[in-house]
Amino acid sequence: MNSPNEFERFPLTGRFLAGRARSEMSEAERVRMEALVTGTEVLEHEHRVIARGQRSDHSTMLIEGFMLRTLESENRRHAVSFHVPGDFVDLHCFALQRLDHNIDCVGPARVGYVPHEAIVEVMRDDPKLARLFWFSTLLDAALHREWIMKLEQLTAPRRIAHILAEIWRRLEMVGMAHPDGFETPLRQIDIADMCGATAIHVNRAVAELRKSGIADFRRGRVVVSDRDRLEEYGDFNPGYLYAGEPPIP
Amino acid sequence: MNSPNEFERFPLTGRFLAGRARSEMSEAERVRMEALVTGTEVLEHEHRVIARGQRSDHSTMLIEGFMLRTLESENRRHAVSFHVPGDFVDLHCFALQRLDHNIDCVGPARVGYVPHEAIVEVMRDDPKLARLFWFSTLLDAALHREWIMKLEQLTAPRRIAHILAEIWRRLEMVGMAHPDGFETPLRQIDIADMCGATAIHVNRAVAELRKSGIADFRRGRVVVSDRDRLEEYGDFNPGYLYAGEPPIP
DNA sequence: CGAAAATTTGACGACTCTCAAGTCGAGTGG
DNA sequence: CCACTCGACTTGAGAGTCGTCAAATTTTCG
Repeated sequence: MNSPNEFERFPLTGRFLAGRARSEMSEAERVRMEALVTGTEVLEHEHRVIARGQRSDHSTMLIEGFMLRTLESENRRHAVSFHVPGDFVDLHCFALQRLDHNIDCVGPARVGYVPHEAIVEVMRDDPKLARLFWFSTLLDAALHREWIMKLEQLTAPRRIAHILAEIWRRLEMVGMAHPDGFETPLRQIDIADMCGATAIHVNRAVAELRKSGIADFRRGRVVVSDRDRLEEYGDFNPGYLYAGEPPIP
Repeated sequence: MNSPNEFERFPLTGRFLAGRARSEMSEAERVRMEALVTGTEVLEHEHRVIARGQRSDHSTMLIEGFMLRTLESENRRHAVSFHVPGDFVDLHCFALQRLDHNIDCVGPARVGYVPHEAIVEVMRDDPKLARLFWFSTLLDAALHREWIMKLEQLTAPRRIAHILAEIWRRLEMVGMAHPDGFETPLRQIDIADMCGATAIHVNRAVAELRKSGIADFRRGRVVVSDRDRLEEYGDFNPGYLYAGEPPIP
């Protein structure tokens, strides 16, 4: 996280890249970034921000709330990643034109809209900021890669531990975590969609995490008494989050 | 694929985005792109093009051969994606600075190097080409997403069918497929690393595909008699490859 | 030809799925 | 205030996929 009042000074985009490359943004760039948002809106639970195949003339900054990036197969929904405040959730759609996935709210969310014309202008006359935008979309790819590895390697309870550890860290980067856990509107079903297991199996896994004292997940609130233990159990190595400046390994 | 002699006219970068957004590149942009490559090199089997955590002042265009994008966990190697000629394999490293993954050759490969200074120049004075570069990196993210879904949904033999179907299509886009299959240096162990299964289980799965007549995979050569059947068995829906212009759904 | 690498086979156990119930909790209407 | 309802969560039993260990066989290449 940058200066503690960063979010007061930039209430719309102050969390963008916080704890990551935000420190590379000049004051002028932060001001410009904040001005890119032409309007905000509050969306309700399960609102679909953008749907697969759709074209759009704007991208969406997540200001408050949680979102899932989803794909749909014949039988079920797959959440391929999740988003926390400060994420420029569908910036992809600027470069990709049509999206291959959906962005769905989990719980109510507040968003800001950035017209693509404004992004074109940034690309034309601020290559440095353009590069940061590019960076922020590649972050998603890095998260996907780590998740592919974890899917291949971890059992369901460990996958869940990994997910909780990641959410916690990411919320922390944008100043929204508690010392002993975090708040989230995610239900067990959402966790199931995220870790590719059935809700039934996730329930057993969550129960196991609770019983073994690793994490107490319940709707609205996650409480963890021993963070190291959670991260170790989920084999969580935060390098892939590109937090701060230290090198990755 | 674009015009059949595209690769003769641009022997270094003629396959870049072939079958996808290459048609949006003007003649001048194709010429400029070709000139970005300052040198080429032939790399041997298992050569590591770039390693996790490394910084680099150039990016690599894969001209001929196959590569895997890998992550390493305690026990094993995970291949999170693979690359075919025409892929700008570590362009990520331009925007990301330090990479979260490795790029490894499978079989010998010929590559071209593009200095990052040259990419900075492109970003400064050709926003359209810059956007195509951005697009090409987001393609990887889209492929990762599809793969996350397939990992969660398919059994090992079906995963393999999906992988074969994808490789085939991608080789076809760059004009390197046969009517009845394709050639590849991939071994069963590589397939295992790609689909997150053990080599032993992959072996049984490959045997099943062979026995059921869906695909005959052997080192160096994959032969498929009924492509529709392969793609249906692997639940392969090519929308995520962003081929051609038709909308995604 | 011989060694190393790649592929193949068999048996057993762990993880996760499916189907089928059953419980808990918040909000609603009487 | 209580009964009702709907969604979320929980529990149990049986079956399939896949991992592990241990070996044999085939292919590749010096």
